[in-house]
Amino acid sequence: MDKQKKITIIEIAKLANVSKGTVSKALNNKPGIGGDTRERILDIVDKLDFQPDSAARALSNQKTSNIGLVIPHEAESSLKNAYWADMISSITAESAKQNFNLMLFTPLREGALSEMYRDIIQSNKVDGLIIGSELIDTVHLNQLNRTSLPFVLIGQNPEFHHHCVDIDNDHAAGSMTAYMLDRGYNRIAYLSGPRAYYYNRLRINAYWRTMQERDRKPLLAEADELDSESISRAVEQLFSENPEPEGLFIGAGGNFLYTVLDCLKQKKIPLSRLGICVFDDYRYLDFMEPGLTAVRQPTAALGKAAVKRLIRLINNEVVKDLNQIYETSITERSSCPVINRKYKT
Amino acid sequence: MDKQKKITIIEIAKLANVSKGTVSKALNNKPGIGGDTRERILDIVDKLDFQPDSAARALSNQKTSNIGLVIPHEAESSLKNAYWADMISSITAESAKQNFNLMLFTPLREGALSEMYRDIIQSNKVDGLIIGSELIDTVHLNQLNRTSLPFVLIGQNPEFHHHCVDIDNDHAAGSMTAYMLDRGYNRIAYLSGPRAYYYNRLRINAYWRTMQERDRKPLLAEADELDSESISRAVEQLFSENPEPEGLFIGAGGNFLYTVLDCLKQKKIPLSRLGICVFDDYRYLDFMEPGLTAVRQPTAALGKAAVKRLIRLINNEVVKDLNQIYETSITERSSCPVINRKYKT
DNA sequence: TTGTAGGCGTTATCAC
DNA sequence: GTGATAACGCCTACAA
Repeated sequence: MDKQKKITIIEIAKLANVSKGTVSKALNNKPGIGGDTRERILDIVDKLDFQPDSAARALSNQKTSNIGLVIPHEAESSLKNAYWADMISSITAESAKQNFNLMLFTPLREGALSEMYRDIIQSNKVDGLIIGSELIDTVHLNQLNRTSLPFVLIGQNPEFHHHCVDIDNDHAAGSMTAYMLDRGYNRIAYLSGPRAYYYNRLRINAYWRTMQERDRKPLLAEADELDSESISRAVEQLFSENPEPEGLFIGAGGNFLYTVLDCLKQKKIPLSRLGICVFDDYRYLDFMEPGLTAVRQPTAALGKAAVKRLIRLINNEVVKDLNQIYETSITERSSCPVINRKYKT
Repeated sequence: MDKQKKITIIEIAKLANVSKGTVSKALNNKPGIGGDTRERILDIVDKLDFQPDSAARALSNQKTSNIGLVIPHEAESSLKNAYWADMISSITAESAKQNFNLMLFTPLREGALSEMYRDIIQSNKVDGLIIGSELIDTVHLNQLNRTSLPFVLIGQNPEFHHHCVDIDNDHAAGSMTAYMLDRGYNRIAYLSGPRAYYYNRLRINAYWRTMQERDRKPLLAEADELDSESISRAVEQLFSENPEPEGLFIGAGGNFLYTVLDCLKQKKIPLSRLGICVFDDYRYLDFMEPGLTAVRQPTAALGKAAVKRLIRLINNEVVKDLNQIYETSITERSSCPVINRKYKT
């Protein structure tokens, strides 16, 4: 009862009076085997609840049936973000659907990325990698590229062309800026996260361009880091402008947003004093006062697409177009009501 | 350059003028090898950036160095919950620290749990399992128990004693109820999620008992399912009471909370009309109006403990005490201010 | 201290 | 259509 000896294809072979080679064929739907023997074998397999050992299979096939998801920050800080929770959710579901196991990787310390990648690559833990590529990290991507390990990025890298899925950051930030302008806000400020994150650059550019196209003076503040000091410095800068901004476009969600809101609270700036829009749409925004109007990312679609693309690469199928770009939408809430102010330069 | 032939211990052996057995010893810090040869070997290993193939190692050792995390609902619905995001975050970090890889499992469809477990177990994908055990699922736990695969639950199972980490739900719900009573609320209602989730039973009991100990009449409503109809029916029931509840204790966070808040909004019940407390503390609660006072779970500690416990089980170390219970705390915000109402039966 | 050989469970390539 | 046999890369006795 207790010491249930492990079942192998050899046991199955004996019971079916065939050789293990034949069993293997039956198991893998390979040709070169009679329909009757196949059935007989599969019957026994079913009865004994047999499944081939994945390590043995991996060793023999040189394929693990694992795909890895790399979140290139310390788990503590970034996994907590609702964005990654959504992402993991869809990636997990899709890889299960495709009969791949999902492995989660995260560097032990910020800066231990090299070792992590080396480990993953050299020890053949996975058949391919999905990489959350927020930071511009050409070094490791090149390291990875010298390998034959297929990978797809979530988020683009400016200096490095590779398979990637991403949202259209330019259009997202541009259209939200236009949206605010259309609702009557003129002095719209953009509060950006660090430029080390490429998407922040794209968003800044789009904002800037849109403001200029509409003959408004851009009002930009950037936090150099993600800590609250840097962020509050940026907020400070924005609200020392004279006159004060009428609209505020907060360029990232999650903790960045929270920290910004904390700053505003500390500075006793009620959210209702300006029009506010945000990146990244989550349900809890419904319950803030006012509810925050937000750019909605199709996170689930991104995750799914990343898995599908990766698996095609793993199977050596040709995948045209390196980049797969998804459009965002705007979820309207009450934080950016229509106003009407004349703009005077 | 391109066809970089795979390095194996045999290459290393040749280069070091030793046999592969010796290389293996060096790699695994095994005794029976000279300090000089060991160094020579490790030097070469380092230089070539060599790492043993994990499949081969797994096959030979009968150990995968993987641990699995099972999230037993459809990933779509439950992974999105901030609770699981936190949990995954700490579990990922801790397993990386312990040199284990983390695999994420989730049933394809609700109800496909058996197949999932069978697959994981029979094909030896992992050395152990951490199982998010919210629903009472004795069937699969028994299935698992007949196996030698070690596992630890996150959350207790009433009919099944096994290694688990959990919060003290009884104390958590009881002390929050007492907290509300102490602040002057008498008619405190408890809004619970489905009893199929064991923690909901524990919380209900603690609430009920605390109310009775203080000579207050409990006012309980349960949602049978997690869909919005069930939840809104429960809310309905509570607010058809006469007189209306003075305090509302919402027994779960995440989507459950959101849905409840939606219902209140629809019924035009402003949150300020009653004292409100919630299970599960997240940063966004700061920004609701009013900020919601909440039970804080030590999620990170739970995840870490689960990993540590599992690894000890994997290593066949004795682990006394099946249950590892963590205390919760209360994060005070403004949704449950002190009032003072006489209680008349 | 070191080398050799056999095994881990599977798949693939041959003969038959 | 089927059955041996050799990989796959590593570990571990045991022998030298």
